[in-house]
Amino acid sequence: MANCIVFHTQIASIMEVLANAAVAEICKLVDDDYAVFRLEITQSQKENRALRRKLQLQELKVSRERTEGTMRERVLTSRPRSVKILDRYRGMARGEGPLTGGHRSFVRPAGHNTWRDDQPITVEEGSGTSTQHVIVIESADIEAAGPGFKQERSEGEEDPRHSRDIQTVATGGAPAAPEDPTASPAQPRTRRSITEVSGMLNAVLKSETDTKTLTVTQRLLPTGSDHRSDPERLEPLGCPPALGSEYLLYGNLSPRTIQSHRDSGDVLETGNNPSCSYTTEMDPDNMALGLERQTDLSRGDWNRYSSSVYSEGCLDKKGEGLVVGEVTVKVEGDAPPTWNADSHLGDGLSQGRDFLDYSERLETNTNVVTHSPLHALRHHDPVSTSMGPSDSHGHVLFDQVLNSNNRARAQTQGGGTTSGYSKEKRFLCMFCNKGFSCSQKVERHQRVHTGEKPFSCTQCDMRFAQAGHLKRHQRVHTGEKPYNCTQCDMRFAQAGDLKRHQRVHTGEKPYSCPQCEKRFSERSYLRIHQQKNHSTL
DNA sequence: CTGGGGAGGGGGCCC
DNA sequence: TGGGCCCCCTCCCCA
Repeated sequence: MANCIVFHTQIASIMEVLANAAVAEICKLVDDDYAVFRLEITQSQKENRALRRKLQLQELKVSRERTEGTMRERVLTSRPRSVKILDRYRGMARGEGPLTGGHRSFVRPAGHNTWRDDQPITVEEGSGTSTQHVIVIESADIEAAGPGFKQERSEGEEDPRHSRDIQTVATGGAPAAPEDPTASPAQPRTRRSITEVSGMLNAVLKSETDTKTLTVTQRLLPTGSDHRSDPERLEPLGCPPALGSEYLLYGNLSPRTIQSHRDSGDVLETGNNPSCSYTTEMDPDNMALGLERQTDLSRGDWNRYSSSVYSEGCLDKKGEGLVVGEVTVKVEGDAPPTWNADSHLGDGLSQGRDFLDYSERLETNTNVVTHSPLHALRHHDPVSTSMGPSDSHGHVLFDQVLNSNNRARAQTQGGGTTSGYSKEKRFLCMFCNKGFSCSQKVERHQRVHTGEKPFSCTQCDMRFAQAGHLKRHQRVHTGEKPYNCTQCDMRFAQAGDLKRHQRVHTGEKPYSCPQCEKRFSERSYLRIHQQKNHSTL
């Protein structure tokens, strides 16, 4: 018995020794591999840094060469230094409109003659040439960008800060160097712009940021996955294309109250381009204002990028703004590159235009510029949306404009208020950051920004963003009026019409004027009444 | 001012 | 979860 115990003890000791030896061996192997791995990583990082420096040097060299060449041709006034971030607003490339498949180009926005050479930056891919608008952000002289400044220029006024010149921002404050847009393909152009931003701001952009930025800007170029750019793969009329993940999926976001404007249709609805087999309607002018077609970033690539941005960023719970440490470009005294001065597309502002204009103003005033329009929006809860005194000027301005038409409706519908977000809305519009409960909803919503109208009426030229709207519209042709009044013979094609009509019978006037207590059966009457008699709204 | 026509945006429900 | 559909609310326009 004693021998047995001794034997077991010895066995246990041997096992322990063996186990310890094994552990030590494993640790040694791990340490060795780890050291090797670290060494490889270090070497790779060194190589990356060297390549990055080399790239920057080459780009600066090219930039200087162009500067020398073009400086002679230009009279340089006190033009402010400009910073262009070409990939700030990626394309809303859903509706290619006149854009033929497979082509992507960078051009100055139509009508913006201040883009020095009046020549589009064209990147021809394939057999054709198409246009693609570039939205850029310019940094004005600090002295020109006073606090809370607001640029409202008259039509036709030529503000150099709004010129679409691509200018090199020399680190030493040298005059901006115009760049020949025609001489530079889109990708290096964009990349250089970012690099220049980095150069000017020095430490604002870390090297990692540059890398990330370069990666993103490269995605501006079309990819093979862009099925919408391929006419061969276009969906038939009336059938929406399979949509990619053109929205942001972000969990646990506080509700957004940012609404988009109505009436995009009038502006976005352009002349029908018979060459466009896809039924998207895009207004080229409008595209220039905010619906540029830097396609790929509007798709999964962009979403991935944005997701990464979000993952790296920090959402201020107070809604003060999204802090994206490594990707945020801080531009002091940035002039608002609004397009108001030289673009008038009618009475109504398009959604994209509104968004662009005021989001950029917002960025200007908050001195935060990032590469995503999402960052241009202040992330704030619905309560803070009501333009509280703590809001920054830009914040207020942006809210005033972006929500002006929709705030009331959003509140009544619960679309932009707390009550409307009882359900988790993880799917974010990548243009306005509004949250939706499912991807279909956000895809449908994003057509507001893109102008995409995939549903085409076979009997007229009308196009619609929603299938239900097309179906409803077709009653115009069929004469179907399924909603009939029970108190008279009136019939209506829309349920809302019947409901509105029934107030004739009921005498209901739910809308009362707060000034004179006069009551109206429709809200629009009240609004007109207030406009005429009380000078409100 | 009233009433109707038609469209845009979005929520909810069902499969 | 995606897709489709229906419905609601709202708006603009016009007679």
